Amino acid sequence: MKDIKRIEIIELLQGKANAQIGTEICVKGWVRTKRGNKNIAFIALNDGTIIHNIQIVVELEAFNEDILRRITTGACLRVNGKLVESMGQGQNVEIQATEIEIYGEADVDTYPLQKKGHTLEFLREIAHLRPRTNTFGAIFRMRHAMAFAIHKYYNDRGFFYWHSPIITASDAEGAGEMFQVTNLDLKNLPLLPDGSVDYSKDFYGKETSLTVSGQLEGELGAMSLGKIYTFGPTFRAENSNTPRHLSEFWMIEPEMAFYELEDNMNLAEDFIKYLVSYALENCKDDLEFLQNMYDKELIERLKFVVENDFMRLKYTDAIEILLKANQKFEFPIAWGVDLQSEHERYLVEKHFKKPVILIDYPKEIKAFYMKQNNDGKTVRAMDVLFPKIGEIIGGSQREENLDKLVARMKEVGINPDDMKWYLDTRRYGTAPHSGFGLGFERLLLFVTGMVNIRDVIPFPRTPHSAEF
RNA sequence: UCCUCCUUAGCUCAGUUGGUUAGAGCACAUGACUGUUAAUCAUGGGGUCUUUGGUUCAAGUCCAAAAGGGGGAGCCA
Repeated sequence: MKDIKRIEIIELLQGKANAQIGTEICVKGWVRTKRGNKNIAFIALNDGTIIHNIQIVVELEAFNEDILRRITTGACLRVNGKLVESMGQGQNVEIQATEIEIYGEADVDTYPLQKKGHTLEFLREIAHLRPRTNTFGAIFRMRHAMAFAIHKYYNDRGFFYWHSPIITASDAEGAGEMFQVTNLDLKNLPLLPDGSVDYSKDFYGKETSLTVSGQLEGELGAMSLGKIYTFGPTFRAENSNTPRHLSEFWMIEPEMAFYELEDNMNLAEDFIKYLVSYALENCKDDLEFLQNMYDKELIERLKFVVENDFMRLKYTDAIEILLKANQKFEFPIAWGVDLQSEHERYLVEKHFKKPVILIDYPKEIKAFYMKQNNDGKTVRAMDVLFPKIGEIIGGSQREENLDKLVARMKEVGINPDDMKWYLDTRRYGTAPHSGFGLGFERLLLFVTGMVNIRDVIPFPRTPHSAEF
C-alpha cells in the first residue's frame, strides 16, 4: 500500500484540500455505514474531526470480496484514493478508493453500535463507545470548545488561572457531603482511647477530603493577583439522583479583588453570553445536528440569551411576584424560605421568560462568607437562573470585614480557629471582593440542549455508578 | 434519600378481559438492483419475556420482594 500522508476529514469537507482534487490522498477513520449494490459500495467514514462523514466509493471488481465483507459499521480503515468532486447528491467531494487497509474489524455480532435507533440511556451503559456516535461526538467537541473558550475569555481579560487544591482539610464551606481521602487501612483503623479514629496517623496527619469548592483558596489568589479563576474537578458525596447532579463535576470559579456585587453580576452575564456566542460561532455543525435530532429551538434559544439582558431583581421582590402569581405551588412561599425549583422555574420560564439574576437573599439560607447588607437580614448573594436547568451560577460579594465574618462563623457553628489562613485575608490588607461558581456541565446542558447531565461528561460519576 | 413509572430478539418497541406455536421495524445472513445518502425490495436465522417467590387448571400478562434504569422532589453547580 502506498505511503501517503493522512489528511483529516474536516480538511476535505471544509474545502481546505480542494487543491488536491484529482490527486491520490489518504484518510483514516471509523466506518459509520456501508451500502451499495453488486457493482459499487459506499462507505461513510468518520475520524472525529467533524460531525460529517467523507464518502468512500469502492468499485467492487477492484477489491477482493473478503476485505469488503470485513468492512462493517465500527471498523477502522486506512484508505488511499483519488479525491474527486462527487457524482451524487449530499456531498461536494468523495474519495474513489484505490487501496484499503483494515486497521481493526468490528464484529457485527458483538459491536453494540448500529446505524440508528439507540437511546441515550442505552448509550450511557456503553460510555466507552458512545463518543463514536454523532450525538456524543458533537457533545464532546462542544465540551472542548467551551473549555477552551473559558480559558480564552479570562486570559483575554487579565485573569490568572489559579489552581486550588483537590485535596483539602477544610470542611467549612458546608457546600455538601465530602468524599474522605485516606490511606489508613480501613480494616484496621488506628483508634484513640475514646474509640474515634486517630487521624494523626493518616497520610496528612489530619482528616482530609476531596474539594467541594475551590473558592476559599481562590479568594487567596484574588487578594494577591487581583483577578483569578479556577477550573477544575469538584466532588460532592450527596446522594443526589437527578438529571442535573454529578458527584464528580467541573466548576469554574472566578474571584476578583475590588469587584462589588454589581461588577460580579456584570461579569457573570458577560461571561455566559461570551460562551454562548462562542458556541454559536464555532460549533455550527454540531449545534445544527443537535437541534435537528433533539431540540428544535436550540439555536434560537442560544441567540435569545446572547441578545437579551438578564433580568436582575432582589429576592424580596421575587417573593412579592410569587405571592401574587396566579398559580398554585406545591411549596408555600414566604419571605425567608429558600426558593424551590418550581418557584425558580415560574420566574424564569413564565414570568420574565429570560435568564434571571436574583440577589440579596436572606442570610440564613446562604453561606457564612457572603457580605452582610446593612439591613441585618440579607446578604449580597447572587444566583443566575436559567430556563430548563435552573441554577447555573451561584456567587456573592464576600464579607471583607473580619469582625462581621467571625461573628457569622460563630453563629453557624464554624470554629474561626480552624480557618486562620482564610481569615488572614481579612486580617491583613482586606479588600472588597466577589466571585461566583459556574457549573461546567450545567453550561453544557444549556448549549447542547441535552437534558441529562450524564450525557455531557464522558464518564459520569453518580451514586452507585463509577463504571469505566 | 422520598414519590412515581419502566424492564419482552443485538437495538427500539407492540403484545387485547390471564388461554394453543410471543410479533414488528432496524441490525445480521442470502439474493436482486449501474451511484447510494438512515439506500430500497425479497427471503431467512435469531427469545430462560430482568431475577426470586406466590396466586391459578393455565402467567409476558395478576400479587410481593430484589436488581437495574427513566422522570419528579430534596441537596446544590
